[in-house]
Amino acid sequence: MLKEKTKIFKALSDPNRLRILKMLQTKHLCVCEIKSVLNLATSTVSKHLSVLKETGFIVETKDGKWVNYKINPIPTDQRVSSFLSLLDFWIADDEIIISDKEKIKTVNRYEVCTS
Amino acid sequence: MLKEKTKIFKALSDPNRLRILKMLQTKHLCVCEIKSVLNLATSTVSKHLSVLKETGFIVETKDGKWVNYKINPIPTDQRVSSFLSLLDFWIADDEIIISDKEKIKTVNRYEVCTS
DNA sequence: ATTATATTTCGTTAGACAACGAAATGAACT
DNA sequence: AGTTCATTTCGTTGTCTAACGAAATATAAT
Repeated sequence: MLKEKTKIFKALSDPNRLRILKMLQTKHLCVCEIKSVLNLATSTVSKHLSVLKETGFIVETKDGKWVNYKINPIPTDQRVSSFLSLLDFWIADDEIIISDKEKIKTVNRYEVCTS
Repeated sequence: MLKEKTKIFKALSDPNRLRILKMLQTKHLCVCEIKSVLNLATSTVSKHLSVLKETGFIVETKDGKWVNYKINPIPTDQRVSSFLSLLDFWIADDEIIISDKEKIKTVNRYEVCTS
């Protein structure tokens, strides 16, 4: 189905999901670390991550009670790997993206993840 | 604005717009030629084309009462040109895309464009 | 000028989706 | 077993958008 194939572009159509992908270029992150930068509800961040996971952009690895998300190192979909390559320099000059990457460097999981 | 930069992906998130782009790879087309293949209202096709035009994927050239749309030969946005290159082989194996390309070969503007 | 035809714009409606809080799940620790 | 904490799922709400037909615009032909 063609509609199925548009999912990959829908996944990239949301500003917050792009911010997440760009942050994950720096290092792997858990839900609440991302939440602390985007200022969204935890459930909203979780949903965004599931969209990115379903489309093959990211993968999750469980570590006890933590769920770490990172860029998919070996995407099966050629379009995903093409985009992930382009992502390295796309929107790299955006103010929010730069700011996010600065913030995420100093985020301490054990400080921000207590609700 | 980051939201502005997601427009390019939103434009690709619709199955009918992808079908239009793939058809335009074959030859330039007017609104009602596309309408005859997609089976949508004329106004709907016109709207899709305006979205693709605004994001830089296609350009229009007027020829009397006809408006011909074609793939933008010289996109200014690097992401647009990147995608248009990838588009050559992306979703090329899709049933509907193949069917559309067959249909569009034999469409006669002077037959299908009388409402 | 008037008519015909191709396209766009407008107003409306139905469905998709992002956001939230609350409740449910799952894993570590006491 | 019970508690704590990170995350997911659920149900709701507001916003966005694809679709349509009708009206407006633009160009050709009579």
